[in-house]
Amino acid sequence: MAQTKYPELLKDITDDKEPEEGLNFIRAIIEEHNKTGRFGGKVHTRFPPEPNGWLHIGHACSILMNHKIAMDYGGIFNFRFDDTNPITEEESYVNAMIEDIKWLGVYKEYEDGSNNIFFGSDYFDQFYEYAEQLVEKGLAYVDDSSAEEIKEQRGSITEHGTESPFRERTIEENINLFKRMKKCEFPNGSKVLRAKIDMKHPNLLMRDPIIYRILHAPHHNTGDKWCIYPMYDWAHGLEDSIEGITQSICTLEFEVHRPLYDWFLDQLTVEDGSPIFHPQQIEFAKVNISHMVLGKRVMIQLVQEGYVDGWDDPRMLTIAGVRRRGVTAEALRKFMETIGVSKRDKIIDQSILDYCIREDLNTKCPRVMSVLKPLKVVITNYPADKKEEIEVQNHPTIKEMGTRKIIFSKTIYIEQDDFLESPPEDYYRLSPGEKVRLKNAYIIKCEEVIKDEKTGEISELHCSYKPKKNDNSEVRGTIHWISAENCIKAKARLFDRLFVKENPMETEEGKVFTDYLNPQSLEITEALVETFLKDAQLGSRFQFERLGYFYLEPIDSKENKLVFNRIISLRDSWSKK
RNA sequence: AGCUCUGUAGUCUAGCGGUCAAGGAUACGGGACUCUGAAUCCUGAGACGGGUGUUCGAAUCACCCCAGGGCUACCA
Repeated sequence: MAQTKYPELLKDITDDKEPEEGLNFIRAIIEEHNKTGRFGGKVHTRFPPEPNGWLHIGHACSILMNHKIAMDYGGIFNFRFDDTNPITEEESYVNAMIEDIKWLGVYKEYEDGSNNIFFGSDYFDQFYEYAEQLVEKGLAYVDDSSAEEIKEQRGSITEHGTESPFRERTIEENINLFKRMKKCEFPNGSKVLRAKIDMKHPNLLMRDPIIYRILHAPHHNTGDKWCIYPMYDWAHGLEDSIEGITQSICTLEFEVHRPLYDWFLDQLTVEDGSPIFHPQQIEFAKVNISHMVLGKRVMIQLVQEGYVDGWDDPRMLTIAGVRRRGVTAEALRKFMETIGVSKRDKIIDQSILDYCIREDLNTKCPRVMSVLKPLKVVITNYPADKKEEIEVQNHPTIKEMGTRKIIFSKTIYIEQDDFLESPPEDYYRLSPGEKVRLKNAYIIKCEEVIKDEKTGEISELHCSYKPKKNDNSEVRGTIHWISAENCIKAKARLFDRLFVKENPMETEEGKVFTDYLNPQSLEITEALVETFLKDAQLGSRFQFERLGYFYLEPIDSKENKLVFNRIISLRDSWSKK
């Protein structure tokens, strides 16, 4: 019964770092463990998903937190598939999750060629041995009761349970039966192995919980080797113990499982009779985000009923979704650190996520000028055959990002929103007879508004310009623009929050959560972007000045048609009014 | 109802008997600056669920109450 791969992995431990101030409650517990020497100063965390769905931003926070805690204490982080139920699990989910954790930056390969990805199913033999040990100690028995009978025996939160008629089988009989269960001699549902604890225990989970069930089903990892599979409570603590996990951090709903987690670990011993390694389970509150749903069932519904375009729809807060949208892993890391960790139920306002994304992107993204909804502007006093190159900064404060050349010419485009025929008092942009500064170029004055004869819609503007560069005169507003001589068409996808209600799961009478879907959560426009972007690397990010941060989408972009996702708009204290 | 966990500004969080007339972040209001109504920089308003007790002293300890969550799958 080798304890763990832990010793070999210890070589990876880095120098001790002081944890940051403002210890959250988990770090406080770890400090206490270190002070008392419970784990010899080691910190080894893990994140153990079942491969039966997609990981979302809440999982990402937990993964990143577990990882960071381990790193801050010079410890180790494991990513482990808790794959004990072959019915619900699929290899495709395994692969998707591995892609997610690589993207998050917590995947690690060790010098010996191994990595930090583990499978609970790799320990099935060990689990079985431990179960035999429990039987031998008279602490587990084979029960022939049906599922219904067992449910009946369990009692309820207000009534004691009753003991199974099979509870007092002899150890020999139990060993024999359990071996035959393993040899696949019995059909599904005919027998289970149960721990013998206390049918009167106030905690329902302690009323002789099932630890093995018969399931004649192939497993994505172990194939046809097994027809009995361990239950979560049996497997989980053992997985943690085997890997040498010190702090086993999970969500609040497992709080009531902790006594069982501890009970199993306390009964089992190694050859010399000493107890097996016993990690500490710690529970924290999972993350919820306003105007979004993160539950597996409801997310499945959004996908299956076509409200979104798959699991990686950029409006979804799955890891695949935010990645496809263009959000960075660093922004998620920042978010995790910003929201902290506690045991209170919470719904975090999406604006906090937005802030973290903007803050990360602000210093990383070169600025470019693009026009989402073009309005043609003709500079009447500018020569038709003239093209002028202007050298501009790629970033207002980070000079290292360099410069690029843009073109000014007689025909340009500005944003439709930057012109208003009858503007309010405090409108800084363009309107009839008024002036604005074209960013990086000239000041123009709107002389004439040309309208479509049939529809009455504004089709173009005639403006004059002052041929003076670096003009510091009194103009209040500065708008972005793009020259007809220096643009290509591109598709821009603009996202808004998926739900209009802060907590869509809190439904009013007669409503369901999908009633709160935001009909305007996706808008696709034909934008004009600077020509040089056709050679930009797919997957790169830019700030379109005054519009937001955009991601050159690598999957949907074609050679002759780029697709930009708006990751997040800029803060806008004007349009809020 | 039994067991159990949680209540600090709109939101998230710090606080571990005095240094708390409660700190930070975000959101919000005001202002400065600005060739992005961005960023940045000032600045304002905003909270200890309630009660009783222990104590010289309570956000912090105890008890009671109230509110919210979790647990009754051969799921995890």
